[in-house]
Amino acid sequence: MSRGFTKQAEEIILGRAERVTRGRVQVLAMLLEEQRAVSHHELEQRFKGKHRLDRVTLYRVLEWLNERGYIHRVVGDDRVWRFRANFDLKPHQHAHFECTRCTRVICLDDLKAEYDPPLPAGYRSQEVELRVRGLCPGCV
Amino acid sequence: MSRGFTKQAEEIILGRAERVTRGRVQVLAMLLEEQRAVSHHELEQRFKGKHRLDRVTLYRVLEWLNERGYIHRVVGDDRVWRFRANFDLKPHQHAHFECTRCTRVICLDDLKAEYDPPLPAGYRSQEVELRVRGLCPGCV
DNA sequence: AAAATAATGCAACTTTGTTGCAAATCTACC
DNA sequence: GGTAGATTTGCAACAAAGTTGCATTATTTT
Repeated sequence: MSRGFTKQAEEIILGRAERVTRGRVQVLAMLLEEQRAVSHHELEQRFKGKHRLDRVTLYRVLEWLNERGYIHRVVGDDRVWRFRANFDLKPHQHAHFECTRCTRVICLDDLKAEYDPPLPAGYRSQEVELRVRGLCPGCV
Repeated sequence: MSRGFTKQAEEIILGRAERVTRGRVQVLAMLLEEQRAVSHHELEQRFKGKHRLDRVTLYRVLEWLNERGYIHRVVGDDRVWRFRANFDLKPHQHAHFECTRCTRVICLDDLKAEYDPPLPAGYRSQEVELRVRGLCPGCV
């Protein structure tokens, strides 16, 4: 992981005067570096060697980052949460693509705000997500 | 559960000359009766008393019904599958509403075919789902 | 009605995520 | 820079949802 992302992550957290810890910085840096939604399991792998981080702590770091809007999470058809850095801090309105073969999830940011659906009476919308499932370029 | 749905379920399965079993008929009948997406857990409850059905069998029945397109499934933010009868047999293009308070899921059928998103090059769409999260009338 | 085929029930297991609590770490303050 | 106080971490144990293997039972075919 490049030093640049680590520094950026550190600054992001410091910017809100919140507690900076190795775990938070490294996880956020990893997610900033990746441009896609990454699962807990994948992140866990990277904390195996030198920079060990407990899996429970990893869950808690991800939860913490999510609550504060630094990242967001999507659940895929394999019932696994995937996390991705928020590059802008606008409210959630996402489009995701999920590959039905390799289960990879990518975020289609450009589709974000295009849908404003009419709901039945009495329902209140808080968040809209468009999920497109299909084959990614590597799996077609 | 009314006899009408049982009969309808039976006919649907027989119509494709597939094996008719008590579990399949009853589960499909339940889902035909409900107009919403129901979790495995909820269905399991109803098989507690007289008409007992093993939870593993229930999983397998749901899988079977799903594979054949009699029902479809959605995963909610609680990472739980919910199942719903398919009233038409067109390919999947759904809109779902998920209540962030009571986790209930309803299907917004009328929004079905309204979205045909442009994907990045190389991606192939198989299925589109629009998920709206918010509060249902009972939770507003 | 019997044989062949498929579904069911049970026990054990896996995966993903949570909770409680003592020990370690971080920040603010002197 | 060192210390007090509050947070975070690691560990162990737990929980929920779903899966697998296999012997038994039910459905369909002949």
